[in-house]
Parts: sequence; C-alpha cells; structure tokens
Amino acid sequence: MGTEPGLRERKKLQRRAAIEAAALDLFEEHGFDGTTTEQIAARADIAPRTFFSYFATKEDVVLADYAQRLDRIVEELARRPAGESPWDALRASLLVVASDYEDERSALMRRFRIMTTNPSVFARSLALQAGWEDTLSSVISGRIDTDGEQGGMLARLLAASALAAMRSAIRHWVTSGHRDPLPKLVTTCFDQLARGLADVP
Amino acid sequence: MGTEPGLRERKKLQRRAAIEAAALDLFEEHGFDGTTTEQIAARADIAPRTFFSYFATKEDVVLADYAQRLDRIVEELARRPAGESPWDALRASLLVVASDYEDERSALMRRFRIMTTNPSVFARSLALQAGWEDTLSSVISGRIDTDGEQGGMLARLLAASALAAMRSAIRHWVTSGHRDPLPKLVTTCFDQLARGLADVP
DNA sequence: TCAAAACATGCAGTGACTGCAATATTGCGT
DNA sequence: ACGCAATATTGCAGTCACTGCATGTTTTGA
Repeated sequence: MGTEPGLRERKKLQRRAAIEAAALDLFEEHGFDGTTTEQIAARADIAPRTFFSYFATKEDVVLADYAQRLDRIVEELARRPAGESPWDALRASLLVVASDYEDERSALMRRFRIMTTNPSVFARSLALQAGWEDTLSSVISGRIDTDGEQGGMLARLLAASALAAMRSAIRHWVTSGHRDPLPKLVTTCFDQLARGLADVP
Repeated sequence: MGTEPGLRERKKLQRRAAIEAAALDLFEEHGFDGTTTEQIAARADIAPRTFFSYFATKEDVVLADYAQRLDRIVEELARRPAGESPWDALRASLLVVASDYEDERSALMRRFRIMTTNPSVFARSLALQAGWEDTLSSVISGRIDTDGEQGGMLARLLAASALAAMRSAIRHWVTSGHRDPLPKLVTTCFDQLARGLADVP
C-alpha cells in the first residue's frame, strides 16, 4: 500500500515534466502553432510517438495543471464544516486556489499568455472548466438541502456561478496588471453574488 | 443601399444551408468523427475544398446558429429601456432566446446531441459562448452606473452569471426531458441570482 | 535470474486544414 | 448584348495532429 513510488513512476513524472518544460519554452519561442509535437519530442529527448502517451493533445500540455487544481478544490470542499452554506463552502474552496494562483503568478502567466492567444487552447481550457463545473455541481448537490426535483439545477447554478465569479476575477486580475491581489477580487465577486445581482445600478 | 440581395448572395445562403443539412444528416448517420468533410461536400454537391470557404472547421457546422443568436440578444438588449437595471435587461434579453429555443426544440436537440457526445464540438461551443460573454460584458458596461475601476469586472460578472443561469437552465431542461418550459427555468435561475446565493440552504 | 507486465519506439496511415494557381461565375458599365 | 472586373469555386500538393499496431526495451516481483 504505502510503498514508495518505484523507478517507473519516478521516470514517468520526470518525463512528463520534461515534455511540459520543453513545450512551454518552444511555445514562447515560436508560438503555439509554430511548434510541432515533433519539435517538442526532440527537445524533451523522447520519440515523437511517445508524446501522445503523456498528453492526449498538444493543447493539454499548456493546461497540465488543471486536474490537480480541481483535486485541490474538491479536497478543500470536503474539509468544510457540514453546517456551512453551499455558497460559503464554494467561496472558501475557490479562495484556496486563488491564493495558489497569486503565489504562482509568473508561472501561470506563461500559460495564460499562450492560452489567450490561441483559440484551440482557450477552447480546451473552457472544456476542462466545464468538467470542473460538473464535479463541483455533484459535490455541492450533496450539501444542498432541497428535496425538489430542481435541486440539480440549483446545484449546477451554484457551481457555474462560483466559477463565473472566479473567471471574472481572474480576468480583471490579469488585464489590470495585478493591481489587486486575486483573493481580494474573488471575494468581491463572491460577495456580489451572495448579496444578489438585483442591486447593481 | 436597400437593394435586394443579388443572385450571388442568394446562392451563397443556399449552399451554406445545403452544407449544413448534409452535415447534420451525416453526423446522425455515422457520428461526428465517422463523417469526413469530403463526405459532407459530396452530399452537398460541392468540391471538398469549398467546404472550408463556408465553415472554418467541421465543428462550426453544428454551431452555425450561434452568431445569429448573439445578434438577437444584443438587439434585444439595445431595445431595453435606459432606466432598467442591468440584470433585468439581461434577463429579458436572454428570455427571448429561451423562447426561441423552446420553439425550435427538436431542431436544437439534433445539434445538442452531437455537441454533447463530441468533446471538440463541445469545446468549440464553449469558446463561442465565451465570445458572447465578451460582447454582453461590453454592452452591459455601458448600462452600468459605476465609476470605479472595477466596473469592468462587475460588467463581466453580470454577463458571465447571466450565461451561467442560461446554461444551467438549459442543462436541466434537456436532462429532465423538457418537463418544464425553458423560459420558466431560466426565470427561476435569474430570480435566484437576483436574490443572492447566500440564502441557499 | 527469469517471466511477465508496462512502457517506449517505429511505421504506416487517416483526415482536417492551408496556400496557391487555375478556372468558372456573377455583377455592372457601356 | 458584350466584355471587363470582381468574386467564387475548384484542384493540387503539402503540413501536421493524432491513431493502431507490431516490435523492441526496461522494470518489476517472484
């Protein structure tokens, strides 16, 4: 059970990291479209064919961190006290990721820049976020106290709104040159949604 | 200025429609991945190369209606009285599209079915919706009465939340077998967000 | 030390998509 | 009605992401 990861596992992680590093460098040098998977493979010292046993698509390399982020959110969500309202639980969980983002700002910005300048990467990013929405929605529906048949819709609305808040905050954070710390912006958005959107003049 | 569309324009529309019809049929017969652009071209009686002067990608054929939907929303948004709150204006505008959806239910479901079973179509759909968000956000920021530098973030939050409401409602509409009419579900979601998410138990 | 499982690699192929040059069609002034 | 200019369609050749399969290599656990 609790055995150390073997040589095989370690090599796999190393390789994955090597591919990622090689790819990001090349994307910055020659652009996303200007880089072929062969070039990435060459720089990472692997066979061209091997690239695709580590990443399903070229786009996925840019978004390699999304899976762990989601894990982190779900983990945090599970840690929240049972009495807490779904919205507060979501806020707290996403704030954790927000401060991760703040800490890894420069590394993140590399990926953002590639993402925002390339439609296919951007599209893939949205698809992954939709996956987040599905997951959060089903986790939240366990915390929701509604017996009606529309509980599913409500759960999804909560998850979708939370991610909308997060994305709006991130967008402002990035376009305003990080004037305010991300967690503060995220809090502002969550507060607005908690209070309701009717009062926006 | 107000001249009739010439032969050229009419033929273009006809062809576009022919390609769309051919493609949707084929997608249903052999699946999206199981259909090539050549097959579509063959059935639409055009050269393979010509397909790509009508649609940028194979995915776009499934989502051909998105552009007009957005036009419709923006148009409706412009028609809303100046005194109305941004949120109510968004609600009214999206409700128009919601009843369009309700009316075109069966035609829509064809597209939905293809969209939800194919990751790349789904991803493209999200990208187009992100475009909606951009547009709505900038239109709404004109209606927002906030001088602060965070007005942009607020505008985006409104647009993103409105679309989140719409998507949540649509999802429920589809997965629950259209038990309730879409406009009613959309209203429910908008009401919840107007009132605030803090009160969800 | 050895057999089996897991993995990397090479090869050959498919199909979306592009640029370019040639050809056809339509619009319009005369 | 004619012919020129603008605009579309078409064919061709090419690039590249991605896949299945067969083969060789490394790692593991007994």
